[in-house]
Formats: sequence, C-alpha cells, structure tokens
Amino acid sequence: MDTSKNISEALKRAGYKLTAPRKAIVQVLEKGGDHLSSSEVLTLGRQIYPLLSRATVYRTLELLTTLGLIRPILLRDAAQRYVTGEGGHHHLLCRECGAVFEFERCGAEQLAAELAERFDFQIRGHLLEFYGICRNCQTDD
Amino acid sequence: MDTSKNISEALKRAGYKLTAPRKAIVQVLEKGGDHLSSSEVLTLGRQIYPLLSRATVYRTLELLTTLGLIRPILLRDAAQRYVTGEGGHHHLLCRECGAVFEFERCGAEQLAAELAERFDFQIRGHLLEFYGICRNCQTDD
DNA sequence: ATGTAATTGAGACAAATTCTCATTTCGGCT
DNA sequence: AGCCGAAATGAGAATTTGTCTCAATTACAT
Repeated sequence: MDTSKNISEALKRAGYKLTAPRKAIVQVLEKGGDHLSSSEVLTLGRQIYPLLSRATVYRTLELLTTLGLIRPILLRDAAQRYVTGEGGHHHLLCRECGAVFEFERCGAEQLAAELAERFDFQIRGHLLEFYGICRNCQTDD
Repeated sequence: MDTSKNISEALKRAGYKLTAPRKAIVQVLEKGGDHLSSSEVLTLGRQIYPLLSRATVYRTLELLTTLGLIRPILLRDAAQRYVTGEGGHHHLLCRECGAVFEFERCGAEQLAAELAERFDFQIRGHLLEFYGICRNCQTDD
C-alpha cells in the first residue's frame, strides 16, 4: 500500500514506462479530485494531452488498479469510478438521493490481517461503503 | 436491515405492487445464487416469465437496491453484479486473476453505529471488499 | 544514437444501461 | 365481481461504457 500520492514514481518503480498519456492521466487523478469516472478522466486528460485515447484511459486505470495505486468505488452510476490511494477515505451513500459522505478511519486492519492469514492472501487495500438514507431524505416521504 | 430472505414481502410492505415480472426476478435472486449480473437475471427470469423485459430487470434491481434488499458488488466485470441480503457475505478479490474468496463476519457494526450517529444517517447495509493477490498468483511471475 | 519491447491511437465492435411511450396490470374501492 | 387510476411493463431505439485489433510510435536501457 503506497502512502505517498506520487503515482508516477510508483509506476516507474514497478517497471512501467512513464509515457505522456500516462502522465496526463495520473495528473488528472492526483489533482482532479476523487470519484472520477473513466470518461471524466478521458475528458480532463485531453485538456493536458489532446491525443489521449479512450483505450489508453481504460488500460491505464486497470493498470493502476492492479498495482493498488487507485481503487474503484461503487456510486450510483453505471460508470466505474475511482479514487486515489488505497488507504484513503470511505463512503456513506444515500440510496434515495445519491449523496456521498466521506469518512476516514475504518479500523479494518485487524480483520485484514486475519483474512490474509486465513486465505494466504496478500491484501493491498480495501473498499468499505455504507448504504442507507441520509439526514435530508429521512424527513422526506 | 431485513434479515429474512423474503424480498417479496418487503416489497409489498414498502407499498410496491407485486407484479409477475417482479415475482420472477425476486425468485431468481432468492434461488439463483449470488453474484448475478443483470443479464443473468434477465435470462433466468425469462425461464419463469418469458415476457420479462430488460428494462424491467434494471428497474427492479434498482428498486431493490434502493430498498436495501439487495446490494451491488464490485467484481472484475464490466457488468454490475448483485447479492441478496444486506448483512450477507463479503469478498476478497485477486487483482491478478480475478478469483473471488468469501468471508462472513466483518465486524463493522460498531463503526456503523458511530457513523450513523455522526452523520445522522440511517444505515441499511454495507459493502466490504479486500483487494490483493491470491495464493496462486503470489507464486507466479 | 540505436534497438526493442512496451505502449499508443483510432475506430470498429460489443456489451451494458437508459429512455420513451403506448399498453397493460395491480390492488384499493365500490 | 367489476371499475378506476396510478403504477408498472415491454419493445426497441438510443446512449454510454468498455473491449479489441493492429499498424505506428515511444521510452529507455545499452
């Protein structure tokens, strides 16, 4: 699990080429805030590197995910969305209005250790999301 | 959080009509095992109710999700997949080969209670997934 | 500078999801 | 038992998302 936000460094360290398209995508992910979808990454990435192709975005997002540098999350969309950093924050999602709340500490470390042992699995990160009804929507209907 | 598996009952209780298409979909979800995608639900559902339309499957899955009766999970697919029951099991996903391991107890109850209070949020369920490298893939490459 | 394997772009292709709207159906109410 | 209105549905078009192929380009070790 990489604690620094420097995705480029990690990519290089893992033996991958640091190409212009990848730099653009990484820049978008690091600066562009969280919860970006593939097509948002494409649009924003083209502002930096206009030739950027859809396929490259998908390929790069998959690569970064496999390396554990970003992780997918489940929002309301059809589209897959990503956040940077494995240790990062987690979400509460309102199923009524789609609002997203964030929290930091999740205390899954101990469980992670148990599971790693039990399944002989090298855990690199995790996703924790809570679903329910937010304050506003509780008063509606 | 509904502990019984009786989704139909819960639907009715929430004031929704219990139509033939919905019954078919619910039957598929309850008997058909977990990790079903929309198109699998469609195919299986048509064995019960041949007229079943794709749109209805999507609409119903969304409704059941909003009600907290099923929940989406993140596997490797492009397609969204669902599991029944909020309290259900959770996953370890191998980022190398896509293998899925399941575990039951996750101990998120206390955190859930804290967050519910802090955000004034009515929590109905949650998703917890761990990512990493499975036993087999650790020895490869 | 050069060679080579990795990476890319473009666009066809495929799959997943959403939308529209005319028609049907559930279930409360006589 | 039949009626009514709102809710739900089917069909298929439209849109969005994701995958694939292959010739051309590029990073980077030497």
